[in-house]
Amino acid sequence: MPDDGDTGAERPRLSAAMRIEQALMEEISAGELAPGERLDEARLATRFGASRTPVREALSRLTAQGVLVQGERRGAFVAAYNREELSQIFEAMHEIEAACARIASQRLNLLARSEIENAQAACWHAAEAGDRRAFLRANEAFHAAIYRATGNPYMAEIAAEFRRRTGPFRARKFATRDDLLASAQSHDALIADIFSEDSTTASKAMRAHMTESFMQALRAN
Amino acid sequence: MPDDGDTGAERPRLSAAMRIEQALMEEISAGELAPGERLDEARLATRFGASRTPVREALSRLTAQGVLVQGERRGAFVAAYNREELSQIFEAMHEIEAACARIASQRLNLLARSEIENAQAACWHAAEAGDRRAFLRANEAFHAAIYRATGNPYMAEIAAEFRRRTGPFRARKFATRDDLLASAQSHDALIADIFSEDSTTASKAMRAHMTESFMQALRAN
DNA sequence: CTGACATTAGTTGTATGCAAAAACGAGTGT
DNA sequence: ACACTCGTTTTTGCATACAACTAATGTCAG
Repeated sequence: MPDDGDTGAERPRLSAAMRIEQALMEEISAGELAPGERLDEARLATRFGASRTPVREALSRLTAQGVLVQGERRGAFVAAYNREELSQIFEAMHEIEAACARIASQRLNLLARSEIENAQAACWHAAEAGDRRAFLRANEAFHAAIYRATGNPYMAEIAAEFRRRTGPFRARKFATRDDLLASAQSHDALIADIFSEDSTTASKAMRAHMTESFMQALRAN
Repeated sequence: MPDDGDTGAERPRLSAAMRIEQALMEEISAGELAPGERLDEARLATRFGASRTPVREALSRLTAQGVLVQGERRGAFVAAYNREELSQIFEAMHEIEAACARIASQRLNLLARSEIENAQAACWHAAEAGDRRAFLRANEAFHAAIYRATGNPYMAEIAAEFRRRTGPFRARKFATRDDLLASAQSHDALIADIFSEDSTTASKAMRAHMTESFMQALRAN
């Protein structure tokens, strides 16, 4: 089997629409595409070296996931929320994350613990290096590991979806290297409470983590 | 103005893709398209009198919402869940609904109370008449009223989304008139606890209601 | 100078055509 | 008789072309 040396991540010739969708999602949750910014189909098509058809497909799916909003015949925009809406979204996310933490603490197994700790190690590594982009990815991986630890892919999916929607707003609070280090430290406390295998403690710890995170995000928006 | 007689429901010339998407969603949650059934793009195009392009767009969006699943190059299928997956979906729904009940009980205002009571009255009416289809609609309206009572449209949206995904599986447990009456009675107890404005009581009551509902659904699938 | 209106450029929504991949089936060899 | 291979057919994925609508710009009347 003369397979090329991809390290575990098999990608069986990703379709163009998928590729564009993931690329846009990455840029949006990293905050590189500002909320309210317009996405022109033709420009995206030329930029990704494809035609408008797969671009439209990607935009459609991102809209269905709530990352974009599409007017009647007015094009697609990165979803922009005012403070009231942001607060509501964060409240919903708060609930989901707390539920995930509670379930995860009840079902934690060795593999899940290992994945969470690995992700956290990557967070520390990126934070100490001051690599903002790497930290954002590691941070997402950390929370994704907690979601997976619930053993419930559907819970994990909604949690991840909210995380993507709020990405641009959360990303703005990670400006300096100290912000990254503070976040990593907050993770350490959270991990301890989740690993305590007491679901109430885990849930409360996650609520605290989220509340802190949201307060910062609301200040920055 | 030679407009056709639309009764209040303004529809500013719905785009073909939207029209197809909504029609398919309707048919799927009503169970007319069985889980696992394949959706052929060309057939749908001819059926809706459109080309494949808007059909593809609709399928894409339904896939993003989890109503369909799309293989690599194998077309779109109505999402089918085995008992394990069903149990996980129900668990997630369980959490969301409990959170909704808790928040709703904290923010309940007179309008929301009125809407919940009206929906419940419709449930009783349909149950006593043994009208299964009307009861299903009223049941959805009842839960939707609770979602709206949270004052958080994002929580409401995920809750509704799960309800649509599980629709075909929950519907099967409402076979006889007695099933409808039992469900309506269960609602009465639930309402009392939500109106108590004690969030813990409300949350527990919703959990009980959902657990009961899920047990029945799992038996029927 | 301001407001309304027509025109025009630009963008979105839809249709059609084409190429590639997968399902299907026939035929052949063991 | 069974399995495997090769060719056909169906269907998806993408590109391009065109139509419909929006928004902006410029013009003209008040």
